Amino acid sequence: MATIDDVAKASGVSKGTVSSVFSKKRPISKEVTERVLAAAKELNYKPNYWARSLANKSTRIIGLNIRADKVKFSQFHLSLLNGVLGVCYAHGYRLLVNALPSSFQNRVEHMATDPVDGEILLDPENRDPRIAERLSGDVPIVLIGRPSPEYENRVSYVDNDNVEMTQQITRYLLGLGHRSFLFLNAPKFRTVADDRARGFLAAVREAGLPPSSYQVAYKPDPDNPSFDFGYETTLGMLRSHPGITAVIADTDTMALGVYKAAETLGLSIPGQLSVFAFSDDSVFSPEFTPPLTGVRLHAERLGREAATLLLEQINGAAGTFKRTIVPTDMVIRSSCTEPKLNLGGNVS
Amino acid sequence: MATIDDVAKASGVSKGTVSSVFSKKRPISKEVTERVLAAAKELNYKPNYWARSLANKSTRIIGLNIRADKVKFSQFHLSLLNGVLGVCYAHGYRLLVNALPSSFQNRVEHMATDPVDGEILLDPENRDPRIAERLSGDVPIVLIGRPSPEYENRVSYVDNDNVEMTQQITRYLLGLGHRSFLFLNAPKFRTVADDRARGFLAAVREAGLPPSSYQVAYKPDPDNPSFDFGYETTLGMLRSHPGITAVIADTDTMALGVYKAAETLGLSIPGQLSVFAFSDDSVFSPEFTPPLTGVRLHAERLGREAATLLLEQINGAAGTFKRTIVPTDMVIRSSCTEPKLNLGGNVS
DNA sequence: AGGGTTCGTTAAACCGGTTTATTGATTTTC
DNA sequence: GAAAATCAATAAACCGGTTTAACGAACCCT
Repeated sequence: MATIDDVAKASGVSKGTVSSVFSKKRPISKEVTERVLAAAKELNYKPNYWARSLANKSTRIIGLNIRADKVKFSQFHLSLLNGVLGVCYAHGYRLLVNALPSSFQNRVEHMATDPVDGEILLDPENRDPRIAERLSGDVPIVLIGRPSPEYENRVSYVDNDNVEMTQQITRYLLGLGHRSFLFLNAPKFRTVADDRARGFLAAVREAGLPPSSYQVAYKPDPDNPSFDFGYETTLGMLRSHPGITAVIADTDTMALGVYKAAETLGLSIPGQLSVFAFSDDSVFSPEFTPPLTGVRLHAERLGREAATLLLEQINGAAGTFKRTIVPTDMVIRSSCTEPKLNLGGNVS
Repeated sequence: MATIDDVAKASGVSKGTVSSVFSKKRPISKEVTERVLAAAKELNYKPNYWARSLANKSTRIIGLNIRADKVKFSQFHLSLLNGVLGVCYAHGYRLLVNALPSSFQNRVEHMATDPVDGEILLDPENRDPRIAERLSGDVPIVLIGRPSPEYENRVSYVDNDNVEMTQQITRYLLGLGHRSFLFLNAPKFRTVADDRARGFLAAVREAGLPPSSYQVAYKPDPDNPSFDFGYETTLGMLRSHPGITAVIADTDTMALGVYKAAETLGLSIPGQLSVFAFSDDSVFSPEFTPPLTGVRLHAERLGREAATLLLEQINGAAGTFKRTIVPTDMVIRSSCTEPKLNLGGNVS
């Protein structure tokens, strides 16, 4: 590949001039500009991205970081990614998906700064080691999801109000008459699982329900499929706790597992079992049988807001920490209804 | 951020030595190594990625390129992305999503080489300008999808056998007794649309059907939602051509649009209308009502194979062009059946 | 006509690493 | 015990750009 020196030589100017022609950071006469551009075209020259980044101390790349040992993007991540990409697109940034195994990063020979101007961290966990690491460098970060308390005032983040949201939807189910729940939650080490558990517990306690009337199951391993977790856990729990009339699922894929479990057990939805999901899918969930009732998290908007916040921080106000709460919408379709009380028996 | 010079000074060695400690490309005595590492830790030093890339002429980054004006990843792209990411993960590569608007790239001040060691091009089109551009540089590329003929022997690519596959599934529908089709195809400028149309036409001609017995609709705009295209086109076509008994949809999301159109028209699936889809979703499609019959494209494997091919090309055999065909599987569920002939009338 | 600006261009330093050629010390070999 | 080979470390050149300081020519003003 031709270098800037080749072009300088070919067009009879200094490399500084060629640089200015391409960066437009300093005026160059029209005549010279044309000569340089012609020579560049002739030689098929393009400025080298790395050299430029090195000198500029900027890459116009932002990173999207998922926990190293978790490689698969979910449905939710897809919407999120689309939101982030939209902002990147609008501002001429590229997006680097950063998912190196920690075994790789910890080796001396692979140690390096991240090649980005800023980074979005997905799925924060309690005491997430990624945060401390970034905080000591000078790459701005924005989390999607709440950081654990020790970082709460030291980073920007975008999140739903998971506590309030979960409390509200639990109240909705309580309002329908449900008194015994299975809550299929996110993996325990994720902060979002805490928040949702808190909201759920606040609502059931407020209603005066005893701990025996609800089961909270945490997805053990982020790598195993949500569908399977939903299926197996529901199967097991409904067998050991046949009084359960409503299941709250962490994702719509998980909810699908619940549907399958209900089928296996011969339970009709929503007649004998109500299913509620935290979801973001506007295409598939309405087509479930029955159409899924749930709450939209607006993943795409989460992504958009996070990217916007990050760019703000990159281009100026570094060191200020903002928090953006994205509202959620409950979408009532047909998978939740009043429970048939098959214990008391005095219902129409 | 501390630089290599700071570390060299702090530990009383030359920068070359520090470099060797971190790159492990040359033996350094244990004693010196420890001293350098200690100083690095003290100063919170990490090698600068860009400087390293510049000197090494390699970033361990591969690019994923979608057409500039098409920013949203589909369901299909998600699986594909997961496949690519898996390979990246295994080999310590990062993935750069490259989706800059062409308006951006064409400005002199933004011109630059792509900051990657190699690139995967998605959704190739006829006479795709991205290919020519890459071919003149020295960044290896792999396409997912067939390039148009002029490039066919000059690039590596991974694809399904779309011609054969479509011919086969059309034969399947013909075998069930269908004689009037609606084929909802991909956007016309994409090479995949050609292949599928060819396979479809081969099958219907082979069966001796006249052109009046099938309609091929191309999705006009890649940016508009597949669901809407499926819904609206099916609605329109079935009204103007009520004889149609089978619809072949390009994606499962599109098929969902067909389902909705059937509902609007009061047609039962598969009783009055059979629906077939090119799909990749193993989670949702079985849960449609009725479960969707289709052909699995194995997007994740397409991604995996493409990434593997690309890494092969990066680490050695550049200049050799390979083609990988990923097999497809027909999955027969319940959305296709014999048509009820409501024209002839002499059927049980 | 002479002093002060403005403007376009250049040479050289710089960004932060890697690498090559060289050196000096230590070990091996006969 | 001297020559050869091995080894660790260094100084300087290099990767391919950007930027600063300096400079000469053209323009402006009185």
